[in-house]
Amino acid sequence: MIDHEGPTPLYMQVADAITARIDAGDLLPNRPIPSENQMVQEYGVARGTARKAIQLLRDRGLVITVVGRGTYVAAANDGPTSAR
Amino acid sequence: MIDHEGPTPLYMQVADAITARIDAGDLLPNRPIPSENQMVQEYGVARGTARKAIQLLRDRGLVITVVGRGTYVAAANDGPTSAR
DNA sequence: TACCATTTGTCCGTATGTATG
DNA sequence: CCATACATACGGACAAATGGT
Repeated sequence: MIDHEGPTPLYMQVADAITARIDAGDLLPNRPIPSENQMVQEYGVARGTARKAIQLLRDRGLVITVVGRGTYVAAANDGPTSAR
Repeated sequence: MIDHEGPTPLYMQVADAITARIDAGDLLPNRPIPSENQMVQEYGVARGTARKAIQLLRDRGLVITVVGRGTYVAAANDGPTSAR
């Protein structure tokens, strides 16, 4: 899954992996994505790397974060450029 | 009613549910809202979560609490910005 | 008087998750 | 990595207030 030796930054690889799971319907809207600690376990990266990946997903508008609760897949039309 | 897996904090969902019942006229002014223990039963949350929801309703000026008696829907003009 | 049931108030601890240094 | 802080959520235990028997 994650290539620790390749040129692509780890946090991008993790973000892309989560994005793929969202696109595949493995992670559903309004449902939690793996926590920071779970990403550390599952992808073998540092917590800071997991946080960077989540930050990237936030910037893409794919997820939302609620302090004290977790990070969730954004609802259907929560994209930055909402269609109308 | 309450989405235990969603991103919205449970105490907010409970507060919104009670607010909806007040707006719908299901809970009338000067009449009690469900007790903390009833909320625990009806919504499947912890008592601390029910208390936080009630605290939120108090902050909104929608209800008033009497120790040993219960929490009641605020009378008509008991809003935070009372007219005149 | 004394009891009792109900309800709110307050404290304890545990767990999880994010935010920050 | 680690520690700290904050927010959410759960569970238990006991006190205080209220109203009725």
